[in-house]
Amino acid sequence: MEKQDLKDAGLKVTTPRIKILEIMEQSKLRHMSAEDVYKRLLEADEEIGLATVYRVLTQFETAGLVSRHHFETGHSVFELNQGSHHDHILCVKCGRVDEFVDDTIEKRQREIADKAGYEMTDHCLYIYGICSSCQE
Amino acid sequence: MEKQDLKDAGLKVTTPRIKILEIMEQSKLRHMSAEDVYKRLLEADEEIGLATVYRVLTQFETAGLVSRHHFETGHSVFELNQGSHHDHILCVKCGRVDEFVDDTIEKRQREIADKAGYEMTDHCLYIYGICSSCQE
DNA sequence: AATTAAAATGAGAATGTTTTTCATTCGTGA
DNA sequence: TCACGAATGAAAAACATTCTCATTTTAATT
Ligand SMILES: [Mn+2]
Ligand SMILES: [Mn+2]
Ligand SMILES: [Zn+2]
Ligand SMILES: [Zn+2]
Repeated sequence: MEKQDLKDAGLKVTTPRIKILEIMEQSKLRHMSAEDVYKRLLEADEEIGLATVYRVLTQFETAGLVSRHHFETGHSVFELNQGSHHDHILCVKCGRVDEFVDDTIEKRQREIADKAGYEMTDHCLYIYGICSSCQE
Repeated sequence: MEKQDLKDAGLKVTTPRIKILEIMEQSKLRHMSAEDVYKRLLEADEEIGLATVYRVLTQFETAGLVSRHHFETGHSVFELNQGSHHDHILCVKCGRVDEFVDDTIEKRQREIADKAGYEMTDHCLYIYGICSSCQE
């Protein structure tokens, strides 16, 4: 992610925006809540308010720089839009998140939307389960 | 739904629980928020607290009587578990909710979970789009 | 480099949803 | 009918997110 990406999105290049992008790029966690991002900023001694984190993440979502997910945790999690569309499989015990793409499912979804008379704008598939580590 | 269903679930047969089941059975909306249920109770002159509605819906979920969904609205919606598993297609303009089942997708999901080493416990697929009425 | 208008920010208040607390009431088996 | 544990209602608390507004920053222009 470059400063240019912000400009292209019609957003001014500000410290909070740059730092938030950096945090999300460098994090091991691909899927972070606003609070996660905020904590990392504090750890990095950045003086950025939580309200700004929420504002910026929402702006990034609108600009297509991040995706917002509603896992069953009850709060939003965000992920940088690097790479292409994918769906998620989550461990209900440890919170691990894996990603996958399945062309068969993607195609069937379009057919289902068509049949139901919908113009599909988006979709998300969450598989919940117990990951291999947590099964032992 | 019968009183016996409550007993079978290990729940005492109380007025709030019975009334909430009735409301959900009689509602045109298959998918209701806690607030929706609460409003209907008020309209029916039932003196049931909102806290109780939340408590009871959560108990019903645990007992398998209802399913909880996290649509992109930010709050939980509940649906009576009558009929079998299905997924949802939602209109982002008017909030309409339709249901579908697709065996191909169901099968692929199990295969994906297997391949990823997960023991699947649940899954949900939300297709978002613009319904036929809202396209005009 | 200084000027400036618009946009962005931080702090805290406010909002909306959901959970918790606790005194009181109710349901159920004896 | 009694007794006891479970369930309830009201209010407070918790939590995630958004809003307000005074102050600061950006970026374009002198
Ligand atoms: Mn992802
Ligand atoms: Mn449904
Ligand atoms: Zn796990
Ligand atoms: Zn619609």
